[in-house]
Amino acid sequence: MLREGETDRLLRQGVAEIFPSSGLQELSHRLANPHRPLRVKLGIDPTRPDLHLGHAVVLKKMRQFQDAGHTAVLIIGDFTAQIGDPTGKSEMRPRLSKEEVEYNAKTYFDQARQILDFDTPGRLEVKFNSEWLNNLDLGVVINLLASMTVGQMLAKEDFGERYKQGTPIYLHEFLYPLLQGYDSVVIRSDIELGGTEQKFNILVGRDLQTKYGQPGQFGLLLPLLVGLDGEKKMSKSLDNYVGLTEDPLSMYSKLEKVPDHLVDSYFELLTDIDPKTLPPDPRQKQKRLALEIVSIYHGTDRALQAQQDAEKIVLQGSTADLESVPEFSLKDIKFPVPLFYLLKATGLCKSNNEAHNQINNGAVRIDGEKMIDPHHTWQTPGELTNRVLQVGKKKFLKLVP
RNA sequence: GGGUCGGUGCCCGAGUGGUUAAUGGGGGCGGACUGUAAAUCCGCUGGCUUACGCCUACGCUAGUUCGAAUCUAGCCCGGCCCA
Repeated sequence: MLREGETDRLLRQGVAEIFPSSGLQELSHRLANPHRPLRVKLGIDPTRPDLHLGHAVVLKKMRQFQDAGHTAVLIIGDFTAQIGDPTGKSEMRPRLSKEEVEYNAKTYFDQARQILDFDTPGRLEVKFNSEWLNNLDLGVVINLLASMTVGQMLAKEDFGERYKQGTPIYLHEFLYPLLQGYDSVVIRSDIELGGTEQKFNILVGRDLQTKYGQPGQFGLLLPLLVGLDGEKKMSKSLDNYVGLTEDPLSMYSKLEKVPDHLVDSYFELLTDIDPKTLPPDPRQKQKRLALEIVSIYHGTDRALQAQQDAEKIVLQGSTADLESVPEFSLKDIKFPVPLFYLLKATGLCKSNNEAHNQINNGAVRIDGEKMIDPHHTWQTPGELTNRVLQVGKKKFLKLVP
């Protein structure tokens, strides 16, 4: 049983929009006095195996609903992933194979476990939408298509833009919002969560439910987390993200430099810190943010360690005595090994050419000492063991046997 | 189905026979600087276990040429207009 303040927090904290606004009183009442737990839907597009902080925003909200005694219904869009959500895309998305989807879904769970409650009975339901979409009767498909007009579809910003610019829109892409909406019908969703870009799709679900004689779901939209570049939404393809499984040091180093204008929103969306307790100094704030978030995923001890190490690197330019540097085993490296090849083999550089360039640019260091010869060669692993290889200011590896 | 325009490196976009890994911009990466950053300046930005060498690249395939991203033919894909 929830108190008034708690439902308020559930529906407002870090929320961009909730609709329809007319039903809010009733929703609030149902949340606080459930004669049955509400079914809170979150669709997951298993197109990418790695989750990042952007996903955490929605998952965190979902967790709040779970903690309030409601049921999280996770829909793995294994069928819809094969169409590809056109939302936010200026072109068609690649279609995924079954194997890729399954693999992605599995890794998704492993990561979502850090945030969602997987253990309390009744708090989580997982569904794959291929279960009902795979053999959908053509009659149903036609009914779905008949529920919307081309004009309505083109009113959706993404489609409209593409149409205007003359980039191709394929007919099957129109099906995506309808199928996502149909998921809401099948699972009898009460509330659907999503980023603000999901508004259209969630509204379609609401409409469809009404057409199928169900009460229409509420939509609860969460702000898109802006990525580290400070402009675009956090996403893996833009490489402006912090992964949920990243090691503490790289997590910390990324977060301690989120652009000043984003720091407050990161606090609001990703932590439970009261903004009033934050230090006024912008640099201190960044550090606090980094520390907090790393603590959530790695625990306070490792977060503090990462902070210390990051200070050493930034202030002293030193990589000596670091604790939290990721390790790389030399056992698969063939000796003798020249520097440029070592960089590629460790993955610090993507190619030999990149390695050459980085060395020539003065970006490569070993134990803090600048290396200027790409062909500098080591004869045995022993010469490199326990030394720290560094490219630029962000990428480090400790070489171990 | 017909007409027409077009498909160049991460993106945009020059280049219409010959120093061609392909001008320029964006983005990215790195260096200097700084509150880490941002702004600014500078450098890099196809690949190769070893690089004044080799390989792969301008939708695909086959040709013409000493030589093609650039010419020809066929094919594939897209935009727009007409049906």
